[in-house]
Amino acid sequence: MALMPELPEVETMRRGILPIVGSRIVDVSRPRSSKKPITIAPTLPTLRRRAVGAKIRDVGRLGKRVVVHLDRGEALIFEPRMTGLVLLSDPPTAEHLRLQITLDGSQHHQLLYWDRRGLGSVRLLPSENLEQQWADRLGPDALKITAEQLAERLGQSRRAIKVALLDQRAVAGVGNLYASEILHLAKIHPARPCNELCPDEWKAIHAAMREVLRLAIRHEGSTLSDGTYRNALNLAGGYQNHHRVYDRAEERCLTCRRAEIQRVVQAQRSTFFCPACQPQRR
DNA sequence: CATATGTCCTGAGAGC
DNA sequence: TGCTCTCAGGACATAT
Repeated sequence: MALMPELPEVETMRRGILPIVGSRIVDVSRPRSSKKPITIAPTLPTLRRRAVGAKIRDVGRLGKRVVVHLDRGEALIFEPRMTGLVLLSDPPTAEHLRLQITLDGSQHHQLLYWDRRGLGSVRLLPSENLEQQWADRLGPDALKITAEQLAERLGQSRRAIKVALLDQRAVAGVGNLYASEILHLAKIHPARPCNELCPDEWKAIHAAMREVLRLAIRHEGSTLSDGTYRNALNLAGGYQNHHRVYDRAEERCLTCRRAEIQRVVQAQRSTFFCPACQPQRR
């Protein structure tokens, strides 16, 4: 089971690298260990020219991206996609280390981007109105959106609620793992069409979304069986021990203790749910 | 316009 | 044992 950094994992990365705020970038390099380079935009020499000497002003998050704001009006955007990690300590392996940012003036000497599968990217973009730059691709953050906004943005859709929750233009931050967990807590069947959900059900989904994400952040995200996801100090998260449906197919439901968790495929992604807790019809 | 599908990538695990 | 094949799902491009 692969890692998939979603909002809680990316938020954990963000919090983990906060100690670098105030330090200065003295070098940016691409280690030789990475064979096929990830996307670095603009090019590495340009990035080095613009970033070296800059001071780190703040660390934010934009959906599933970590944003490192520099004091020169630009920001480094780390997008981990499937297997990317933003680290202060040594990476899981020397192989797949994609970018090394050397720092001065911090107890940590480096900020690293490691990515086993290399689907992620690092970009340098203007710090100003970053949200607007992503406005056509990112909806409100999952922890900031209101229940009314959520219902408004998805209420007319004919898509299954599980599929719709993965649409970053609707709400930013939810991915495949947490979508299943959220709908289980909300007691909503994942195949229910959005346009057949009533206001109370949207409220339940919204409340469950906040609860699951908040708890997952408290446990520093989910490290699945392949062990890929780590926090900024290369330590595993703990929320996988609290999953109630994800990757638990054929196990007895921990909530009702009667039915077996089922796995189905929606939009080429696995969905896990309890047929007793999450009935098809209400 | 809304929604669906194809694509990239690596390594774990299945099956023979 | 060692090979080949499938699958995991982020975001975006392209197709319907």
